[in-house]
Amino acid sequence: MSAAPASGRTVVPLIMGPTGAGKTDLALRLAERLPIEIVSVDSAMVYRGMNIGTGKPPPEALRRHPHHLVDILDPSESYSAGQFVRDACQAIDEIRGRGNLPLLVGGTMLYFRALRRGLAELPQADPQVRGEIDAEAARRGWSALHADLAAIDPAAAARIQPRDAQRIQRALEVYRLTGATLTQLHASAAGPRPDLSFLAYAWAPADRTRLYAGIERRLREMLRAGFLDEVRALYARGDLHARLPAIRSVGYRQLWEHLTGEAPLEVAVERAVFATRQLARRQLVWLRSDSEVRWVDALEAEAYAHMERSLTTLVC
RNA sequence: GGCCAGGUAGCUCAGUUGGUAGAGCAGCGGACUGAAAAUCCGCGUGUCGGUGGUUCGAUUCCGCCCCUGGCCA
Repeated sequence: MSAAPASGRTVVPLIMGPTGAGKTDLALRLAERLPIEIVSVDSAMVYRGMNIGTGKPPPEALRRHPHHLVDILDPSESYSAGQFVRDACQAIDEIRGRGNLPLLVGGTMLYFRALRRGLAELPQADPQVRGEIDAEAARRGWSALHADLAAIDPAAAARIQPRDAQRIQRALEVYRLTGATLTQLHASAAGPRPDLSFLAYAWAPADRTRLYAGIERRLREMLRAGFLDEVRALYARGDLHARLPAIRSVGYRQLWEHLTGEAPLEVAVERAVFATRQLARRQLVWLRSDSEVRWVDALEAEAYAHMERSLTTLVC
């Protein structure tokens, strides 16, 4: 019995926030009180065996309130914004079918944007083509490939930096796969789903100093809870490596470097704290540039009650 | 107490054969279409430990003092 406002569209609440803001606890509290199902919007929680370092809810909580899009991939696999949009839409439909309210919670801002604005129809990543482009870059340098891109798609080359290997590679990959430029394909983008409207909340402490202090404290707690052993188990598998998206995740990457002998533990931990703060900063940049988002100060006493009241109006 | 080496950006350090200084990291601002917890762009004035002296001019040379390491007593 989800809300069906005058527009005829189902309103789907989104809770977006930087790492360490307490989104997970907030969502679990709301799930205790309201008929909602949580859909995770988090590019790291999708991986199995990455629990402590991603700040996943504990197993009991996950059993009591099953989360969608958590533990759906092995760390050797790759996820993507496009796959997220498909999975999230499917989850939303299933939840509505059960008469519950879908609540999307997380910190992967690109995924939120993709869902809200829609993505162009682009081909998925192709390991073969990426391998070829990597080999070429090793031979000629990325700036040469950027020049290639400028010849076929000047607009894309103009907005992609000559050193941004990842985006140069993607633009060339799309062209080789489809014969069309990224700019052409973006122009024919499919919009967002017409039957949904999104109500976006930014859940973040107004005081960044306190967010940062909490981030360091949280990482130390994770280490006490066995974070290093968790990374060690991934390392011991032998089939994973540092270039995988899963292993590049904040915290995992730095502890992985410690396990390979590149950094003493203390240094790795310090770097993990820096990387986490930088992640939080980038997440806040996304939120600041979002004119439609409703800010809620996560440290404010009435913050939880405010969220509960807001969501209650969507439920009945 | 004596000798030696240091005291330069929040941190680690470079440098100026005398013309008031710059890297990395951190931090800050930003970009973002299938790797996004990724990737990339931009931002560097700080009593050059203090104080006297030499000099047109000292962070740089000299004296004294303070602090930190190490060695010797």
